[in-house]
Amino acid sequence: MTPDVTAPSRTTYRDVRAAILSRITDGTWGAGTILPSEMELAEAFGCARATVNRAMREIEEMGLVERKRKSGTRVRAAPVRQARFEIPLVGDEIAANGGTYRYALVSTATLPAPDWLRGRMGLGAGDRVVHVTAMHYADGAPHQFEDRWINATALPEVLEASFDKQGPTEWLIAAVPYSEVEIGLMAVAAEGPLCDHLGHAPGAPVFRVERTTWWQGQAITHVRLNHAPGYRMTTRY
Amino acid sequence: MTPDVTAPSRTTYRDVRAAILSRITDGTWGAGTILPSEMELAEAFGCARATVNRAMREIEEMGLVERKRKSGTRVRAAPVRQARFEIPLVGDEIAANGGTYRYALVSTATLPAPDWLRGRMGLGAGDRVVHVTAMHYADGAPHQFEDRWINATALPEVLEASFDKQGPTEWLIAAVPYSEVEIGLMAVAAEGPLCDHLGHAPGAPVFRVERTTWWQGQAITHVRLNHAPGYRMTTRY
DNA sequence: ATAGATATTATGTCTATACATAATGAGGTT
DNA sequence: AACCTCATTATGTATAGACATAATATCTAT
Repeated sequence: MTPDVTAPSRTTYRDVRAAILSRITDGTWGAGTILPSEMELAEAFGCARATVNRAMREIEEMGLVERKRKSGTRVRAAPVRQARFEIPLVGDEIAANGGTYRYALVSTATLPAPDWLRGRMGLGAGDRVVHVTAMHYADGAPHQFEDRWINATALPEVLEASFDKQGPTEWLIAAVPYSEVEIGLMAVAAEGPLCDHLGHAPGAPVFRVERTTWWQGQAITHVRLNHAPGYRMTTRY
Repeated sequence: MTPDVTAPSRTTYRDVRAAILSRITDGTWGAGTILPSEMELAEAFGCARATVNRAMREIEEMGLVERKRKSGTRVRAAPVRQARFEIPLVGDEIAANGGTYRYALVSTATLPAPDWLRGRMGLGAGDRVVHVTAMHYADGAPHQFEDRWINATALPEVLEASFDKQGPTEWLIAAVPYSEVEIGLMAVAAEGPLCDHLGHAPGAPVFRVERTTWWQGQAITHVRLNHAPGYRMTTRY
């Protein structure tokens, strides 16, 4: 009985966040404005200060406001916008877009680390590495050429590994716990095996993701993920 | 008096976060492991559940664990790693690296929106746009070639604006409140004015950031930020 | 055995209160 | 004016308790 007409649910931090956000995006609280204090907002919204706090903290995370003790919360003049890109496994990425994924090993070799790699990974003169190249296809078409180096001194198991069926990324995920990572994005000119495998003309622009991974201070692997022509990395917010 | 030797400060969510994190990164809690419940951890760490909750929420944010009601918190098998790149104003970026920034307007024009842009920005047949191109220099050397289109129908003030001294980005920040954004990263071949201004050979790989901005559902601006050879966007975590 | 109802569990969130801490500003002293 | 001290203020964080909600496990009737 007595069906509640008004749905008396409490104010959530999402409500507060949305309310504050819309006041910022519609210009009511323009750049430089100092927002009311958490206490005032809590009273205005009829909720606890902790609720307002969480809402404001998340808006700060987004880069829209700056918070400082005693001074309060001010709307940023220049949005230090941060773009967040998800970097999933190639296979997952392709499957998520409804494509069929295929993996093919191109080559493997064990050799002393070349100079440029020693610098990048901080390896010693005697360190040996495993070099793996492989292709990732989406719906039969070339999608990504993977060019990976794995530190065999830090990870001797890699010498036993075969990358016939399973890509080195998957193998590494299983072999090494979570680690520190450096990611670089760049445009380079196509050359060498890259052209053959991805169908780039020599010198054509290639979108490359470079990633170096450390575990407990030791470099584990360095990879260059070269993408087929037309690849874009996008995000929206 | 009585200098406290033990500094009996309470366990913070940072402590808890660090403790959990290190157990994950050192492999104690490997991929697939289900962590103890918040209650159990709270007891173990001698703190309130809310403290553990915040720590775990942040670790989830980082993409290391997955949380589900009733099931609990499990360490992710494949790290859906998300790379976060800060995208500051060019001037700020250059200044932050200790360089000297210089801006130079290249051209401005008002014209009907070309077809490709109408599609991208969702403009009508009659809509006019302002096209601005400009250069950004770091220590005298070309750094970025900006190629921007601004919706003059949605933002008629742009017709009066001069971009002699101030870049269009700065002008837009002042003119438009916070907005919805789509960012795309790609590698393209250098052509046209780009080569002249950035010193790229025709066909050379260019790292381009494309950004489209909406405000209240209306497309405001579309910009292509073309970078000088050798540019890398990097992040580490 | 199978389907549906019910209990259980872990996370999700809100509240009220308390104290910590950084930053600012006011007063007073030199 | 320059410098110190101290009060004030807004945010930062911890806590105990409560209820909400999603997902799973279990129990029951068919």
